[in-house]
Amino acid sequence: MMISTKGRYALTTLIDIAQNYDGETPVSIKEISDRQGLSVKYLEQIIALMVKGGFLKSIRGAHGGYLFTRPIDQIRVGEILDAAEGTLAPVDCLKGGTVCSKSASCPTFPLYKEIDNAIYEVVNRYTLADLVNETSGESGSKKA
Amino acid sequence: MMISTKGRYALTTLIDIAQNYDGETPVSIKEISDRQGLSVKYLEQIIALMVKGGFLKSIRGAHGGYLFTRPIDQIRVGEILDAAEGTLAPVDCLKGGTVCSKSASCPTFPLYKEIDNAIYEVVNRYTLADLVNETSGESGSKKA
DNA sequence: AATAAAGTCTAGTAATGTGGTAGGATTAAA
DNA sequence: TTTAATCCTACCACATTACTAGACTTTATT
Repeated sequence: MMISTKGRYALTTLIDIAQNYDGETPVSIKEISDRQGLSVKYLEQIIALMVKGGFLKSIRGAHGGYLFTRPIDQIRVGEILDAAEGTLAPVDCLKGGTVCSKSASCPTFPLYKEIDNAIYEVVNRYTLADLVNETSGESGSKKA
Repeated sequence: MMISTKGRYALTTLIDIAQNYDGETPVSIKEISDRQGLSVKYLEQIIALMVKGGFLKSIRGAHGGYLFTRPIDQIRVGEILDAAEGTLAPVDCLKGGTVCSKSASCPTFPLYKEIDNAIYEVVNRYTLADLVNETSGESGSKKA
């Protein structure tokens, strides 16, 4: 499985926040937990990754919660998944930096590279806004 | 990691057999193990999956080994990886049969489906013959 | 000032999956 | 009958995943 609960919950969580967002009032973990049926404690960790990824900022203290740092049509799904999962690379030899030393003569390397490209082409074509609209019944925003 | 050693070794192994194949003499696990530096015992398990997948047939006993059941340009990489890994599906909800009950209203389902499609588009475009040619120095056979 | 509602940080842990190893049984050639 | 090979299945160490837990900090409200 390439996309673990971390990545899936991250998307679910950001979509949930977006759907319950007025631009001013922070959305709390408790709310998200109640609506999505996910544990508060695990959500804390997922959301921490989203803050670190630069999509959310936190308001601490009573009536605190999370706000988006930028419009949701400027957050690409690929960025979210990378922040949650580390990478979506289908094989280790594609993980940035430490490329396998034999990749130049590896008969399968071009294949893996193409799979990787294909995955990122999809996830970078979608924005968070596209996913939120999907729920609302629209379906015309799949194509770039 | 979506493609584990099982899938990677499966490809490596079939490529190795193809490169040392005369169409009649069975290629043994011992040979492959020596050339590729993989353990005989682990290779046994990988190759068993390839036999089950219908790409190889075995000749038992002394001087035994494995033969292809059909021309290597008729074996698609996607079939090999499916046989080795079970599935390349990026999320559980896409695994055949048991589709998640909420998929109809799931805002992320279309995204996952598209990722899945993109992956299979790539792996089904390549055949084993393409990968073997890749090694030999050719590079014109990437496109379908 | 006290309280309560929130986020922050770090440690621990059960379950699962990965990547093997091991041993013995079976088959067939020499 | 010996030997070279596949076949079958059990086992195991390690890493990762998917959480749980608890103590601490911050801030609004009273």
